[in-house]
Amino acid sequence: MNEPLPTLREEVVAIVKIIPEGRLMTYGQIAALAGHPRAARIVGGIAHYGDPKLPWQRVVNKKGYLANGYPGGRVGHQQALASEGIEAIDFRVPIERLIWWPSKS
DNA sequence: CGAGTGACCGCAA
DNA sequence: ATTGCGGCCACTC
Repeated sequence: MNEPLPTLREEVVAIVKIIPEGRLMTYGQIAALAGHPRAARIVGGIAHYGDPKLPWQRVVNKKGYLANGYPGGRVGHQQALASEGIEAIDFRVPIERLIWWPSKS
C-alpha cells in the first residue's frame, strides 16, 4: 500500500481536529502548517465542503472576525464560540490572546 | 469532463 | 492610511 500523500485537506482537517477548546487558529496559519502558507483560501473551501463535524468554529480569519459562510452566519458562529467560553465582541474575538500554536503547545 | 467558486492572506501603488 | 489585485488547492455542479 502506498502511503497516502498528506494532502492539504487531510492536514487541515487533522489540525482543526486537534485545536483545544477555548483556543483559536487562523486559516492562513492552518494552511501554513499544512505546507501551503498561501492557501488560506483553500482552508476556507475545505471548511465549506469538508466535514461539518470539525470544530471550524475555532477557526477564524486573521483579523479575528467570524466567518460569513458559517452555518447560521456570523451569529451562529458567535454563539458556537460563546458556548466554548470565547466571548465574541461585535462578531470579533480577542484572537491575539486566544490564538493557539500547535508547536508551542 | 470542464469551469467556477470558496468561511483567506499578503503585498503594491 | 486605504484600496485593489493576485495566488493557492480542493470540491461541487
